[in-house]
Amino acid sequence: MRKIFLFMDTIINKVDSKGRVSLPSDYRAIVKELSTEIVCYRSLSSPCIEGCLEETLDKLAQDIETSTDFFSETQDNLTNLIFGDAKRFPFDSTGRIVLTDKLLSHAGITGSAVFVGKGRKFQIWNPENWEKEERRIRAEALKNRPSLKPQETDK
Amino acid sequence: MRKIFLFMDTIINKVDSKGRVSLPSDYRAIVKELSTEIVCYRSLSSPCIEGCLEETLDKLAQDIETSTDFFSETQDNLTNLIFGDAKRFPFDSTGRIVLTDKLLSHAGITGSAVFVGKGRKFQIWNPENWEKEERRIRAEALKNRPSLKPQETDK
DNA sequence: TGGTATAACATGGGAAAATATGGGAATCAA
DNA sequence: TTGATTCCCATATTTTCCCATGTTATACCA
Repeated sequence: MRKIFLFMDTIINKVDSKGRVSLPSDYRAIVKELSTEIVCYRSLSSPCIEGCLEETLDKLAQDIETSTDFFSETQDNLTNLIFGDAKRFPFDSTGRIVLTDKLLSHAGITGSAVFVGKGRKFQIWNPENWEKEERRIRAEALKNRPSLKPQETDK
Repeated sequence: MRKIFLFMDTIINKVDSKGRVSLPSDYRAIVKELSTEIVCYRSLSSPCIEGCLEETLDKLAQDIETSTDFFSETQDNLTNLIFGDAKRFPFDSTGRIVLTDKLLSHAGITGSAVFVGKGRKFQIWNPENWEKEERRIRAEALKNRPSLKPQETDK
């Protein structure tokens, strides 16, 4: 049986001049619980930072190893980008991580940042950008509603 | 081996200035029994709060993980929308959860709230809004009576 | 059947604990 | 040394926890 962990919610925190941000306490709880670590990298598809547990990347690596045709060549290349970019972000005793300039500038983050839960992953956005992005996604969602419902999956 | 659990009934409770509401005791019993947690998010289709068990969302996360690939755009949007909005709501020793302003204002809830069972999920409404909604749904059900028969095929 | 005792629940308010965040001191690297 | 990075305090909030009380539901007994 596997332990449940989900990155959820949307939380704004300040980023100080040193690049420090408090990791949402729920996220910290997960990291502690599983005694693992947070890993972040530049999102390939959006102007934001993406994060997940180190385990998640390990799982990705394993999947690539074991299934040859599951991932296309393109995606295999993408994973190279991810692993090349990814870095661990341990948090200090006050619960903060220190984001790098590379990540911050990719996401256009300055004074404050929003953590957006994505289940097994999460993203960190510039607040204004995220606001726009959320509106966009919601609008889109209303069009293709059927596929969205968190329906109680049977079985 | 799956246990039976159903959120049922319609129960009104007060919401105090801190946003605290007593979770209906039947609901609490379910959460304890399955030793899981309540998760709430803004309903996509109605002005109300929707809730379910954390397991339900975890199941969704698993499905997404296994069915779509790591970089899919659809998956991206979907997870942002659902997990970005959802949040765990543990209840204290007196059985209350603390609803957030985001949720309360989405549902237009101030002094009191109604919990409406929906089986695997439940909803939390502003009492007056729910009254209207219930009337509407009942009226609708009467009109479309025939389509409610068991031989319907969309299951 | 009615009435009462008991337990479970809802709810208000305040105390205690956990967070977020600013400002250094200490450590390290080149 | 200089700049950067990590670590540690201090503090203002926010959130959680705990106790007290009124209410409602349930059990039990005469």
